[in-house]
Amino acid sequence: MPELPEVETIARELRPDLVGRTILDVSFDWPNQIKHPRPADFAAALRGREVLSVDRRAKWVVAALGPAVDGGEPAVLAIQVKMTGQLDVVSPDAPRDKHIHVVMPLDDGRELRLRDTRKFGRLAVYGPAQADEVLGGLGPEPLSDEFTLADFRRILRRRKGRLKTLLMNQEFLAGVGNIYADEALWRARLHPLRSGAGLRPDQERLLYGSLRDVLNEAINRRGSSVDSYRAPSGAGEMQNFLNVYGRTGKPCPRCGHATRRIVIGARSTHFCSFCQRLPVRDRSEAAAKILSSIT
DNA sequence: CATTACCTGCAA
DNA sequence: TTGCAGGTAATG
Repeated sequence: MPELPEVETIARELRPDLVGRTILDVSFDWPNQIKHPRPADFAAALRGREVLSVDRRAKWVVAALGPAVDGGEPAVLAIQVKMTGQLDVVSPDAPRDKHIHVVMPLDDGRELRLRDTRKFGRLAVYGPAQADEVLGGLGPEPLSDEFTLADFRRILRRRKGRLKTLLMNQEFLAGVGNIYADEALWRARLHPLRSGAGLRPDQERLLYGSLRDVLNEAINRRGSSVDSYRAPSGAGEMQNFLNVYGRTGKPCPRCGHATRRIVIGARSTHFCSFCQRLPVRDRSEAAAKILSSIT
């Protein structure tokens, strides 16, 4: 699932159900999903800790936890839902299916569940210093007040490489994935194969604004339920307002020309064949790429 | 840089 | 049966 708006929605909706609760225990049936500490030590790292806050960093749900019952330092529970993970707080009596892989009973009689068809989701419990280390390597949060146009220009000009690849690079910018990279580029009328370093100042400003606008709009609509993504409260609405993603062959809402799909960095990429034209000097480089991908 | 691995399900 | 899926990590 989940890019920034989807994970933000999950964190917001889990917050009232988790903050103030104590995690009594944890069970899991797919040890590969436990990233840290070792699966055998995972339950002990979590047991008896109170949830102090629930937030999002990049595409992680991050819960600050109080000290364990026997004292010691606080901890951080970090959950990455990746493609198909769904988090929910429910009664133990709620129906279960074979895709529920992690269950954490809480002190109010309910339980936090991770349902994850493809088992790509990951959970980790870190000490405070270790959490800073892991999450600190990620790029800036595009929606934070501290992330200014000047900051965006600075990081953009430092990088070579295609805009699409750059926007999805989590060390460049945190939280943007395949859907919102395509949508932001469409709004900014920029071809995904263009180099980030070659933009005019007005194009840089437009892309900065487009990114923040599309991410904010998607949060307001509680994310895009294109496939299996569900917030705790159910499907989002943003899938109904996407302009290019998943619309291959359909007319561009802005100009009516066909939406195209190409592959960049092994990810499908959607753009308008007319409003997102490449500047002439970039075309020969991109031509082979476009011709080699069907449609 | 590109490819493969991690997993399952679904639609063409 | 093949190809594809919102994400990363680990390989050539």
